[in-house]
Formats: sequence, C-alpha cells, structure tokens
Amino acid sequence: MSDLPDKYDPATLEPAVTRRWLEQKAFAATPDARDDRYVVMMPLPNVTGALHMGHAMDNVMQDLLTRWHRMRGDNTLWQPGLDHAGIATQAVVEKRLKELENKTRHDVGRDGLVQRIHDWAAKSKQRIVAQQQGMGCSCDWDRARFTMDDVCARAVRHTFFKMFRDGLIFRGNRLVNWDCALQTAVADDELYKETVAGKFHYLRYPIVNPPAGGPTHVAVATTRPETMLGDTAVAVHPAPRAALQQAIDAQRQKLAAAPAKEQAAAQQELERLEARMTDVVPALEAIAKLAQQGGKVLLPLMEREIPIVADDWADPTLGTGCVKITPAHDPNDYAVWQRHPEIGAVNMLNADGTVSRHGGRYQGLDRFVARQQVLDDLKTADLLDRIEDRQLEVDHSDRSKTIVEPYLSKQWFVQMADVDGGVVMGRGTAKEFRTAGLAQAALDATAGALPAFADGSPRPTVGFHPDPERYRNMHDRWLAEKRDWCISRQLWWGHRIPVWRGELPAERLLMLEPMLQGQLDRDDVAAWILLPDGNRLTPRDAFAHLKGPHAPATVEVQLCFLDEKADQTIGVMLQSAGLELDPDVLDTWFSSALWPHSTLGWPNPETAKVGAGQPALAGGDGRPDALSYYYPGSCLVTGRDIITLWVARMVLTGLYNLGDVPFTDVFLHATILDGKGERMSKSKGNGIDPLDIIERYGADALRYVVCELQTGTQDIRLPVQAISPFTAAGQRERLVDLATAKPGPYLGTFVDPVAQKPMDLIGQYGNEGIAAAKATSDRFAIGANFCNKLFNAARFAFLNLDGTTFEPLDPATLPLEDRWILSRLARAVAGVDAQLRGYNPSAALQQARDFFWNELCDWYLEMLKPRMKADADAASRRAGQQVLAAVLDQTLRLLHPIVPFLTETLWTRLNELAPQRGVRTQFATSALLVHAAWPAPDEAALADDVEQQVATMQQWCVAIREARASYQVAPRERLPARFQADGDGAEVLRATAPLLANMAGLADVAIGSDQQRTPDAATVVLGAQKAFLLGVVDLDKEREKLHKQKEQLAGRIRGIEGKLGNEGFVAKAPPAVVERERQNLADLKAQLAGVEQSLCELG
RNA sequence: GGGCGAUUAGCUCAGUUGGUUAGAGCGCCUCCCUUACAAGGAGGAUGUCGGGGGUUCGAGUCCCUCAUCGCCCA
Repeated sequence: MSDLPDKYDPATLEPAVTRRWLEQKAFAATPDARDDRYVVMMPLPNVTGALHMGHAMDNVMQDLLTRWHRMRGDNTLWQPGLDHAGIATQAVVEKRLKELENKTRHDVGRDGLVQRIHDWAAKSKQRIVAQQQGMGCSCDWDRARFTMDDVCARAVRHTFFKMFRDGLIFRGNRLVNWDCALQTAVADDELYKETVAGKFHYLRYPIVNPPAGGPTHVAVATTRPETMLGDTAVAVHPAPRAALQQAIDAQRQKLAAAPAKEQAAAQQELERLEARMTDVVPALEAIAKLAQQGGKVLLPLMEREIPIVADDWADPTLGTGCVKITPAHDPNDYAVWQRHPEIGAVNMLNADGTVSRHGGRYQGLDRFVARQQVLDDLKTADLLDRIEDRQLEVDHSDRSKTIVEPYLSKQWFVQMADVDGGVVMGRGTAKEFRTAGLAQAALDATAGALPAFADGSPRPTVGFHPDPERYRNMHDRWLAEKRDWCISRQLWWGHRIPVWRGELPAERLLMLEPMLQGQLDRDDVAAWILLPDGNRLTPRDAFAHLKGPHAPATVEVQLCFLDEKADQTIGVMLQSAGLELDPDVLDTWFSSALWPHSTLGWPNPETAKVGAGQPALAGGDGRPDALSYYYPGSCLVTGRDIITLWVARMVLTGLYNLGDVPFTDVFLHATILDGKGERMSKSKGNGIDPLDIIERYGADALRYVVCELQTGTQDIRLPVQAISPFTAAGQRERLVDLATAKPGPYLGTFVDPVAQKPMDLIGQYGNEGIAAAKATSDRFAIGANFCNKLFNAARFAFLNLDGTTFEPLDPATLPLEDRWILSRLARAVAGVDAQLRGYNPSAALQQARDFFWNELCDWYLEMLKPRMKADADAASRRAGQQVLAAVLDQTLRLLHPIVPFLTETLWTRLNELAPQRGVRTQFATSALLVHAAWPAPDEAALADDVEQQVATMQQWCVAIREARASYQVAPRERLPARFQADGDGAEVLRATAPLLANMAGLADVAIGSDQQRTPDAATVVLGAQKAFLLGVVDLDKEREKLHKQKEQLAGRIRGIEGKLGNEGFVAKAPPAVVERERQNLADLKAQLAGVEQSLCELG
C-alpha cells in the first residue's frame, strides 16, 4: 500500500513522482505502427541563463498539450533541447572573464574562449533541465539536443552548403548595427532605444566655384558630426518649392480639421512652413540647380570635393533643407547611395569605434573624442553655425549596453526575395517542388498556396491559434518584405561559416584550372568566383571569362565543402593558395531555424551521431527512423514576439530542406508581465525563477495558475513580491512588492524599503555581497488551494473505497445523485476536451474545476455521505462506492495534464483501493496515469430530467440556506419544513426531499398544496411555490425580507413590461426572444403575487 | 510616423454571431473548527463595462472620435 499523508505536501510528493517518471522513462517516444502522432518541438531556451515565468508559461502550455495528446493515444514526442545563443552567451562569459580574471577574449584566444563558454553552457543546461523537470515537463529527455552538438551541427553544415550551392547565400556590403564594444554586428531585435541628451550641430560646407550672386555654402545639420569625415555627398530636394507647397497645403487642411485646442499649434506650424517659402526655398532652388549641373562642395577638414545630389530624402520643410550623405554610417544615407551609386561610400570607423584610416588626421581617435575635435576644428574654420540641444532616441546594444553605430561591413546573407528561375525546395525528396523564393514559400504555407504533393494530396499548411487572422497577418506582413537575412556574426561562439575565401590574381586561378577541373563536378564542393564588378560566376563560367578580353586582374574565390573534415584535410593547401576560412560564425537563428528537423537527424537519421544513452534516430527492427516518423510535427508553442524571428524561418527552412512544413499549428500564448505591466525578461532583470514558486506552492500550483492565466490573447500582469532576506530569525517573513520597490545597483536587484539594503532576485550577485532574495506571488495560492481540495476530496473517497468492486451498472437504475453526477461528468469531459481543442486552457481548467469543486465536492460528496455511513443500506453503499471510484478515476484523468504530480500520486492509491473501476463497462487502467486513456464523454449517462430535478433542489437549498443565514439559525439545527407546492413542483420536491433535507438541514419535510404557514415560520419563495421553515420567529425581519423581494421583483417586471411595451421590440426582435420575455414576465408576476400574499398573511 | 492590440468589481481576468438581472478567482463583511479539506464550509456586499457621439426595438459586444497604456515595424 502506498502511503498518503494526512496533509497535502507538494514538497515531498512531487520529487517522488518526478523520480518515478524519469526512472520508468515515462515520456519516451518511439516510432511505432500508430498513425496518430503528436510532435512538439520545444522552443529551445538559451543556455545564457535560467528560465523565468515566461518560460514557465511556454513549457506548461506545451506539457498540457503533450500530456493531453499522449493520453488520447497519439504517439507523442516532446523534443527538448537548448540553444547556444551566440551573442548573448558569449557576452555573458566575456563579462565574467573581465570581472573575475580581468581578461579579454583575446587574452584567452578563440579556442580558450569557446571552451569556457562550453563549461558555462554545461552548468546552465543543468539548471534549466532541473527547472523544466521540476515543472513536470514530459519531454523525452533522452532525446535532448543542443544546437552545437554533432547532430545539429551536421544539419547546419548541410543547409549552409545547399543554400550556398544554390546561390541563396551571398556575401555583401551592407549597413549593419555595429556593437563597438563586442565588435560584432547585432540584429535589430538585440537593440533597445534610449533617450539621451544630444545636440544638433549645423555645419557649413563651402560650395566649389559658387555661382555669382548665389549661395556660397550648403548648410547641413547632424547629431554625429564626426561622421562628416565619411560624407560622400550633400543632398537637396530636386523641387524644393513644390515639395514645400505640398506640405503647406496639407497643413492647411489639417488646420481646418483641427479641434479647437490644437488650432493654435496647427496655425503656428503653417506659419513656420510659409515663412520657409521665402527664407529657405530660394537658396534651396539655387542649390538644386547646382545639383543638376554637377556642382560640388568642399568637404571641410578632409578637403575632399563631394557632389551635390538631388534626392527626395532632403526635406525642405525641416532643418536647413539639405542633408549630408554618409552612406557607410546612416541607413537613410545608405539608401541615397543606392539611388546615386556614383557617390560611393567611405567607412570612417574601425571595428572598435575608433576613426579609420579614411578619417585623415583624426585616425585612431575614439569616435567621441573625434567628435569634439571635429567640432573644434570646424569652429576654428568658422564652418560651425550653431548647436541646439535635442533629446535623441539612440539605439543601444542589448548585450553590451553601448551605443551601436550603423556600420558598413561585409556580411553573409540568405536571399529571401524571389530568385530568377525559382528555388527547388526539398531537392531530391519525394516532396520536391519549385517556388519563387524562400520567403514566398513560407507565405504560401500560411496561405495554403503551396503546390500539392506528387500524388495529388494537398501539402499541409501552417495555421495560428488562438487568433488565426491577426497572427497570420503579423507573420505575413514581415515576410512580405522579403528582406535578406543577415546570418553572419563577428563572434567566436557559434557555428563557423564554412567558407574558404580569398582574393586571387586571375592568372593564379587560371594556373590552378587543370587541378580544379576534376573537382568541379563533385557534389560535395561548391564554389563561386566573384568579379570586382560584383558579378558572381560559377568556376566554369569564370574560367571562360578570365580567358576572355574583359578579364579582371583579381577575383574573389569562395569555396564551401559539404564535409567538415575537408576543412582540415584540404585546409593547409587552401591556405597556401591564399584562401582563409571565414572567421565569422552563423547567426544563432540559423541553427534554431532547423530545429524541427535537425533534432530528428536530418539529413540522414541513419548516420546521425547521437550521444551516449540517447535513442538512435535510425530505424530498425521494422521501425521507421525518427525523421520520417516524427516529421512534419504538430504544434509549435511560443510567444507572439517570436513569430517573425523564428516561426517564419522554421517554416522556410523546413520547406527548403524537406519540402514540407515543420508543423501545422502554431499556438501563441500570452506574455507574462510584471506588476508594472512590463514584459518579464532576463535582460530586464524582472524575471522570477519558477523554482521559487515551486518551493513555496508546488509545481502543480504553478501549473494550475499558469493554465488559468492563459485565456486568449490577453497578456497577464503578475504582481511579484520578494521575500525579504533581512527578516530577523523568528520574525514573520516580510514581503516587498517589486512593482513599487526601488531598483538596486545592478540589473535584477531591488532595495528593501525597510532594511534599506539591496536584494538580489536573480541570484547573480553573491560575489558583490548582495543578499539573495526569493520571489513569490500570492496568485499561486489559488493553485495550492485547488490541489489541497483535490487531495482532501480524494482522501475522503479513499476512506470510503476500501473493498470497492466492479459490476456493470445501468445508470437508469441508480439513485438520483449518482445519475446526476454521471451526467454532469459526461458534460464536463466533453467541455474540457472542446476547450482544449480550441486552445483555451483557462476555459478547460475552469470547466474541470467547476465540475470537481462546485458539483463533485460541494454536492455529490455531501449527498453521498449518508450512504457511506456504517448503518447505511449495503447495496446502496456498494453502488455509491463504485460510482465514486469511477467519477474520481475520470476526474484524475481529466485533471492530469494540468496538475500531473498530485493526480499521479492519487492514481496510485486509487489503483490499490479500487483496481477495477467503471459504471456500465470497466475502464482500462494503467500503472501510471501518464499512460492512461483520456476520458471519453459517456453519452448514455446524460440525463436532462435528472439534472433539472437536482437543479431545482439546489435552488431550494440555496434559498433555504439564505433564510437560515439571515435568521442566524445555528448550522446544526434541523428545521422542520412545509412546502406549499403542487403539480410538477411537488413531484420534484418529493423525489429530492431526502437530498434536500440533508443538504439544507431540514427535518419533518411535508409537501402538498394544502400546506400552510404557521405563525412562527419563515417563508421562502421559489417561483410559484413556497417553503415555510418552522420555529423561526421574527416577523419584522420576515416583512423586511419580503418587501425587499417585492421591490426586486417589481423592478424587473417594470423593465420587461417596458421592453414589451415598445412596439419596435415586439415587431423587430426575433419571436423567440419576445416569447422568452413574455414567459419571464408571467413567471415574475406569479412570484410577485406569492410574495404579496405572504405579506398580506403577515399583516 | 505606420500597423496591431488593450481599457469590465479593490486586484488579476472571462464575457461566443448584439438579446433574461454583466461573471469567476483573490480580497472584503457576517456566521461556522458540521471527523475529506479553516489551504475549508454557508451566506453577503461591491460595476456610469476609459470619456463622448452614432447605428439599432435593444450595445460591454458594431461604427466614429478623444484619452491613456502596451507591442511590433520604420
């Protein structure tokens, strides 16, 4: 016999269950003959740090779906794993290196740094897996993958090679966000904006050979004056007068439409624009004319002549009307360069943020030092007009917290736009098809526009939940831009870009031709030759071109091997030929985009090198391999923010590599916010560790509340408190609300307002001497209360289930309360299932909870108690036991995906006490609840009439309890009751009288149309019927109560009469609605008459 | 600047295609330690559905507008 303690104690119960699950490998997934399968690919957490409540939401939602489907009998795989998270992890480890050892990455070298990151990742991985297992995640842990492991690395290599060979990957000169501290490009999503106090500097550039009587200078404004060193043009609007006039007309319209309080501002703006017509436009027109004639200005300090160009980017309504153009350091200027390629671009910065050799005498100065120097020199030259203070929104790097610079650099890209001749997707597979381009393929996947399979069956599509249109729009809008995907990062941590490249003299390459000829047809080598004009040729075409009349002197060679080993074996030779392996690594998203198929062993599960103790991905013994069985998967569960970054990329790489989507459903759950309404995140330091919550409330409580929070698309505020570490021993613990607490000295620290000392909420500042504090939120008490209730209800059942047997029972022969609970159970089962299908965990939980608490506990168990007494009828007791065991069985199954630990524990005990369970037929059981079958609603148990009778009984009960409470009748006192009722009402009362007497504390129940009030009785009115509770004397109170009822009824009657008196309502509302109102009116009038009569009788 | 979304009880949130008296949990008030559960039970109070217009017989729900807040994109 298993022990069940007297009290619910998750801290001892949950670890024991975890141990059982893990020891028995309860979550293992193995390909088999089942056609129904369910595959969830975990959105792989970063190894950077620990999980917070946002991850808890993500993991619990996945586990909910996974356990539900597993119980439904699907072959279910939840694939766990971790992401190496290139920049984030390297930044953390570099920071620690600096803090703890005062070293930079260059001190320890590339291999040394990578080793340290591996060590960090291993620790991080342990912590994350402990968190996930603590939450009860039912992943197949043996299959865990890491984006840097052999299996994933091979998939990355293969994908890169294929894309490179197909010409979809190219190296280009692009403007990127440059982190000068980490010396790498950072993605847009790794930036945050901060408002800083900046300045607007107005500079003057002298015009070369100014026309007589015309302007002598072009004035421009800038916030970053040092970038002028890289100016390659100044721009003016081609038609400044017309453009300004257009703006003035628009402003006039705005003024006419403006509400009163905005009139003044709009008028002022109009006047400002009109003034520019005379103050600014003449000069701009002269400059625009110069631009047409090929005019130039002399770039000060650099003494370089640069052209004046006409371009719309220069806005005559703003500033000086002219702008300096620095293509290498500003995105808008970059765009101008694309429209005027002749102006060129000058990169005036080095990777570390100092001025480059293109910055003349400023070379080597830090950009901020150079800024001041440039300003001083311009002032000396009298070319600095004025300086204005200005608040500026400046991009900062999330990783280094420094200002990022737009920076022109060579980066690798995946071409997302359409390709001439299209792209072959799933090349070499049975699902191969052709599409216009990678982005288009992903768009087609959500639109259902992918071509059918070869056998004519439709190719699966990708749909979003729970708001399909909205989320699909987000996905599609981003993809529709088809912007090239920058995949290179100047880091050491990550998958190194497997391309050998170098500049070679054309002659040298031609000399190598005989040797290379033999290699050109190999399908495991891909090469491109880049000409100085940017054209990209295959080696074959290049050789032809280089022998021709227009052969360039040098070319760039790019070479990629499919097999990683070739880098070693052929590397030395390539190096001697002048090629180098590209030092950059791939964007982390490149490897995570492959996650749904790389984990399963793509490109070849038969040869996938899995780790020790891991199940093979290969097939065997008649079993299919993991990839063919589990791909494509089922559902991706993630947050909204990742739709564009990840979902879209997984879809397109899945289509590209396998010709099929990675999943058909995307479930987007809510974002967890803190008490201030800010998104919980590691980088904000406001994330709380789920283990803190589990320690205090238990994992089931955490899961329960997280499910309850997931209602739809609404993000959730979760006010969080810190448990103050400055509570003296013996004192009651003190909670500090983090929404109002002042932030401490470091990210993730807060000041305890009582102790006035900082506390560390993320457990990272032990070295700095800051006391660690655990987080809590009383919100989770709700879950703990629920579990306590479930525990105790089960305990009550267990106290009465000893000796339970099974025999087929016809529900129709059972007592009313049994028939009622079985009918309600059938509805609850159907309801929970429907809500889960609709991706509404909160509603599913609500239905399960309402059934369990409000029906099973509040009514059925109480109604059953008399039958469980020792002196009760044996047959009735036996039937009651059987029904109770069956209902508990189904309830545990129903609640298992939400609160798996407790239900699993109770299941063991139920198996011992009542191994055979069921009503009409016996249920199949299993040793572990994880593997038990999901309940199916028992249609035959549905009994509307029974439910109706019990509902009426409950109404009586509530009304009588209300009267008892208002007369302060002692709970134990049983009141004699007379029911004045006839017809159906009397019949229902007679059928339910014993139950009612039990539940409402009545004695000597009499029912009949002739029952009369006695002078000492309180009256309870229900519809047209009345109950008199004898021995309750307080006539004043009675009158007061009846008056109140009368007022209420009269009010409602007035409302309905008003409605029915409205001709429009009667004429236009649907007849059913009108009829319902008429019926209501009649009922209410009958009740009112009864109340009035009672009042009369009281005198 | 563009797009998407939100605003309902003290708090956190539900509220299906417009249709009885707008709900839940927590908190609050009264009573009860009735041997499953005080982490509980019984009963109760609490709303100008952000403001203003409109459509409709009827609006928390649809439309317009204003305010505040959030997210995404430039």
